[in-house]
Amino acid sequence: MATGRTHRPATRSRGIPEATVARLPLYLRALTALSERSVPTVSSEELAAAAGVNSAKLRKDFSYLGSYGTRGVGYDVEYLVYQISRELGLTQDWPVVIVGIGNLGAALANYGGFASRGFRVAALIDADPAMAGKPVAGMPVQHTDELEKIIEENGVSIGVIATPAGAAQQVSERLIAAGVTSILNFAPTVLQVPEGVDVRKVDLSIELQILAFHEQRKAGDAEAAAAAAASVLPPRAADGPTRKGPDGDVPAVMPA
Amino acid sequence: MATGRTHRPATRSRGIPEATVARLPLYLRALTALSERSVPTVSSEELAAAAGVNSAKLRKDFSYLGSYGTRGVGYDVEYLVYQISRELGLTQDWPVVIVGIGNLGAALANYGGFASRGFRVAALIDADPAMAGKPVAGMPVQHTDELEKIIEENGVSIGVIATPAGAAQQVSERLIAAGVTSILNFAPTVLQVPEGVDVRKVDLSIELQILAFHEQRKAGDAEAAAAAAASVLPPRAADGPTRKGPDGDVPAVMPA
DNA sequence: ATGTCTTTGTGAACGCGTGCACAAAGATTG
DNA sequence: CAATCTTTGTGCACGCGTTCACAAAGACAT
Repeated sequence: MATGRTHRPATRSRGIPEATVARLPLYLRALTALSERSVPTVSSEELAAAAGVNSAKLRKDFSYLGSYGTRGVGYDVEYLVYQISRELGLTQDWPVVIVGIGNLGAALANYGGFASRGFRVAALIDADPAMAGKPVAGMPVQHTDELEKIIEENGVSIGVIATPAGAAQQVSERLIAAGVTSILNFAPTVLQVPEGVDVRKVDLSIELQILAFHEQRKAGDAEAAAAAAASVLPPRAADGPTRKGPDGDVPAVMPA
Repeated sequence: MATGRTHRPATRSRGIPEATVARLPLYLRALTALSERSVPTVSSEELAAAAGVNSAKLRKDFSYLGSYGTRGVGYDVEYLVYQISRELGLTQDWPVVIVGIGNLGAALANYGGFASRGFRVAALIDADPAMAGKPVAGMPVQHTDELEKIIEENGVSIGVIATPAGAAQQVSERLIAAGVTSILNFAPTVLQVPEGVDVRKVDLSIELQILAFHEQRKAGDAEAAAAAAASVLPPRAADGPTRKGPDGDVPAVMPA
């Protein structure tokens, strides 16, 4: 779901597949939980189950990092936690700014998950002068005017945009101009960013719409199944591959 | 991005690829914006630019829905809005419950994007008795005890989980038992759900970690380019498995 | 040491998604 | 009506990601 990332095809030796990178945090979380329970080693099968993935996939993912397992035994939990953390760049501290301190921005500021993994909220920024100075999550909100100064003084390279959609593009441009090269965008807009800037998008509305699609499909299938059962048609016994039906889709007539 | 969809066996239900489904909301948003500006038609090129995708991809995506374009002209905006809405199931009303009314849950409840697209917040549910009755987003929070009743009475099939990680699994089980078949999970946990239940996951921490990875890679590339003398990858295979960190010392334990 | 047992690491096959490039279709103009 | 121009719809090839299946590697018992 990341958009606007620019890949370099040249570095193939070090190339960890994007899909693998996206799963590393998942493994890391499961491993951290094991670590807290002082579990010394874990097999790919167990860890895969905890992370909700296929064990072969997990092993292949780890193979991109190197051979960190012991055959017949499994993986050393502590060691793997360290390796993944290092690979993800979590052994260093990442200052982050959150722009747009509305309901969502405030929720993000209060979210504990930030601080727990090498991310530090360096500043909260909002365009509303009335917000300036108001404490949110134990930190005073600063005005947008300070944006550039904050970015530069703190060496911020990751910005979180939680503004209304209309302001997002402009905010992203200011962030980028000031030195930010990675953006986590919560605003429901497609950001246009220059080469070399990574943007990841989190969009509630889109997620819900995707769920609605599947939900509708389930309901449609159920109805179709019921209708088929009720009709004279022989109810296709095997309900394995959901009967897609003789395309029950009606060619809708064009409105207007 | 949201990941972690429990994908069913490659059921290619309607023949619409999952990747396409994930982009339809994007197109829909762009089209809605055009519609509001009373733009009658739009070419694949223009629309693709607005949605931030390749135009060939967009055309192929639309081809799964049917041939709704006119060669030499483009697509009828209103018609396409209607078709995509219908395909996504947005022509009907989807009651949604939000469980866990903390900072994030409250932000979600206040999020306007819900109501705007066929989604209606049917109830806000929290386990804290002190929250019960408190109005959030103009709606009284209800206690978890009411969960099953609410789901059934409102015919809710989509649930949003915004609880702490520890409670998420249990909440999901109660939701599913009560009839929910699609879950949008904000809690940093992998939910175990039965076949037939769709789960989409939104995880801030994971998104940030992925950004951090790329950020680190960028920094590493810059350094490598500036000072070519530094070794890129410490050869770990040379010494025995006794020596843990390639950096020469004890593996760092991540903070909780 | 030798054999057995467990689990990793990976070669290979397969399927999905993407993007190119172009023919077909319709609008538009002369 | 014919010619030209624009834009769609799609066949095709390619690359990435997933999964299977198994040989290799190490632990452990005898």
